[in-house]
Amino acid sequence: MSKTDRRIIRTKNEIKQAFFSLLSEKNFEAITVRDITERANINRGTFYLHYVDKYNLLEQYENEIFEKFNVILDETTNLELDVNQFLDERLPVMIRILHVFYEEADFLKLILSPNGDPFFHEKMRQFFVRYFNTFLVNRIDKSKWRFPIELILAYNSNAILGVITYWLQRDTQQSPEEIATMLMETMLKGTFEASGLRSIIEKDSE
Amino acid sequence: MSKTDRRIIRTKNEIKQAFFSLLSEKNFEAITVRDITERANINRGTFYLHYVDKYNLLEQYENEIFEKFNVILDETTNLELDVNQFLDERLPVMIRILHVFYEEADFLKLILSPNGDPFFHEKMRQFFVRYFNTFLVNRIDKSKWRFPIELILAYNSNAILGVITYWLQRDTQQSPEEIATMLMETMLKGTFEASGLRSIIEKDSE
DNA sequence: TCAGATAATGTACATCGTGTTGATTATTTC
DNA sequence: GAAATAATCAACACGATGTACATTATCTGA
Repeated sequence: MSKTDRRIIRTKNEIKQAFFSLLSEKNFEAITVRDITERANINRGTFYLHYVDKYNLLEQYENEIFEKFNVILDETTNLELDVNQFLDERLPVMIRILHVFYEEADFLKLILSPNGDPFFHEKMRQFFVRYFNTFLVNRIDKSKWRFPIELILAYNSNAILGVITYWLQRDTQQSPEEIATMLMETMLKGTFEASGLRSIIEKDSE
Repeated sequence: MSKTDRRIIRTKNEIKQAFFSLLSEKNFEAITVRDITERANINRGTFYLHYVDKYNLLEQYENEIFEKFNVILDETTNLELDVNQFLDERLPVMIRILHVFYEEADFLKLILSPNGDPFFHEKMRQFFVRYFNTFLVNRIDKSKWRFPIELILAYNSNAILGVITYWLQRDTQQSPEEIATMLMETMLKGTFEASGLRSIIEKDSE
């Protein structure tokens, strides 16, 4: 019904530009509302007409993006597929997830860096824990795992998010599909076999 | 020659106690010098006699601990051992590293959490990249890897640091040896084989 | 034990960012 | 073109910072 006032759209855009530009230069915590409004060429008071504080500003972008990830999990969680076909079943989901990272790379690159928000990083990691739970943990007998399942989840969720973060920092030199394949194979087969170096560790592995 | 004045030792101890206690309650960035000195029951001015600011305080603890890790790498880097015996060669090093985490758990638990210092986290991750480089990358022909080596390093360094961070958050319920074994095996063989679940993915893996 | 050294305190100050206010101006919508 | 409302401007109280200086308390070493 009511269209948003053009002035609001313009102001919010200026703020966004300024905020992102500052985030690429320094720590989120080191950025002040003053910094943002000066760079955006708006009055400081105007900022407070739209956001409670800088944390609220950050939160709005984060929620916006996090929604996209949750949609993917919700849509793919209850598919009853063959338990044995991990690659066939889960690779497409991973690819969809990586496409979101790719689309939102500008923001995610900044916010997942050390200059960004550690809590968003943690939230993202928890997302991958959920990802594993839906297709792995809930389907396999707990007693079958040799190591505590929490450690296995920590291992894999951090590995995945770490590769993605690195990929973003290097401005997505590979395609989402390449990254997804690398992730799934390394996860399933381990660093060496996935890289075709199995023979090197033969002596250790039997 | 000159012994440190007892007053200095006492004051620095009070500051340390207060600082750690605050870190377990809130974000490092949210902690003020006021907070610290009030909890430590010292004059605010006294703080500035010993530290430039709160960042300098943090830095001193970080460097102190980081030194311990570097010593391990320096001592174990140039050992010329059988390239094929990865487990036998590297497991003991990993165990030594994990013992440092274990000894310094109080601090590292806090500083590696989302409330802590993302830059220390990154520095720690780079340490594991170095760890891999010394015993893996430099010895194996680059062309043999199926995936970009940087991605493989990102994968493994984040996985390891992630497990350790989780382990610390849960107050080191396992021994350093158990964690080291879990890490090395998962790394070499992948999540499934390391956990004795190889059969589950047979259909995918050949 | 005592004198000299120095660490810690207390007080004050200028600076900066925050978040809020009320009055005024500029722009948009219908 | 009138009413609505977004943006501006100036001012304010508050709290944290980092520094300075005079004073007090404590430690060290002979």
